[in-house]
Amino acid sequence: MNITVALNRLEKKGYKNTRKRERMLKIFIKENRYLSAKGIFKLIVEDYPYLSVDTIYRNIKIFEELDIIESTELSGEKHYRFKCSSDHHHHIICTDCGAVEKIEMCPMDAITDTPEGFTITHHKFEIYGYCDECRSL
Amino acid sequence: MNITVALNRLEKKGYKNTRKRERMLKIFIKENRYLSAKGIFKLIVEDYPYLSVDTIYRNIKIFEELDIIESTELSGEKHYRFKCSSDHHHHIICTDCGAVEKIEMCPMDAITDTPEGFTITHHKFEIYGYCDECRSL
DNA sequence: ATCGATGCAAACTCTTTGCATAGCA
DNA sequence: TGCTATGCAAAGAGTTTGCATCGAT
Repeated sequence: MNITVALNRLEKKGYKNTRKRERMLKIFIKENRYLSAKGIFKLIVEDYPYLSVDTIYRNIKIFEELDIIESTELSGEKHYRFKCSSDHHHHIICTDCGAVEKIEMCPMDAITDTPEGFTITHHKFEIYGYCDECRSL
Repeated sequence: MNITVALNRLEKKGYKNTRKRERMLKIFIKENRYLSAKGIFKLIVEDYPYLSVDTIYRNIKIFEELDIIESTELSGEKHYRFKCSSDHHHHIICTDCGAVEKIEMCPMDAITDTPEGFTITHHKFEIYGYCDECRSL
């Protein structure tokens, strides 16, 4: 996944390629970490003060729908990041800045027999902590 | 963990044993599943219409502080359940009704070397799906 | 009697939505 | 030009809080 693929995916679905969407995508790619809607907003308005938070929310919805970004919940707020690869994996996440590191291991591989009385739909495995930068703050 | 332990823990910290707190605890124990604040509220007012949602929220905070309940996020809303045992384990959760089943396996046992540049604080492993009852609806 | 618990109403945060206008194709 | 994107303002949902009163010890 890169910006070209993302823009193509938008176009294919009839969504327009706007300056604001491109800014959002660039921020997501550049930052490479989980950001809240307000987090993205702040980063963009720094050097492009011509967009509103509503637009962030609306475009986040579209990006999610197109599988361009993925989300997780950090301290009660939804956070999003660019979906770098489409293969199944998990993350270790810095709860402070949202930085991520890939974890290749998936615990579902060890779940041999489905628990009685449940139909599994999905799962979540995330390790949380502090990255080196945030730890030393 | 049972209601006596919970009430003792409250008393030890100077919190009073009120009828409403006891109702909440009983509901948590009886239901044995993840409930949202409004979910608990609805269950209680059915036969005890003398409490407000504020009280639910305030007491949930206290119960969490005293490690009487544990929480997870289901469809964007915090859900809580009585913390039955204090040993470390994970859950499979019905995303519809909040029913849970214990999973003994912990993926952290397989994480041998700490990922570079991270200090781990905690982790989350949850399997989601439908319980038999909710699946057939 | 004292101090915590609760109800009420208001406030707050995050997020969504209706409507009129701006902007891409 | 035609239809989507955006801004503004308002509305919603979940949750928290100040204040006066109620209630447990």
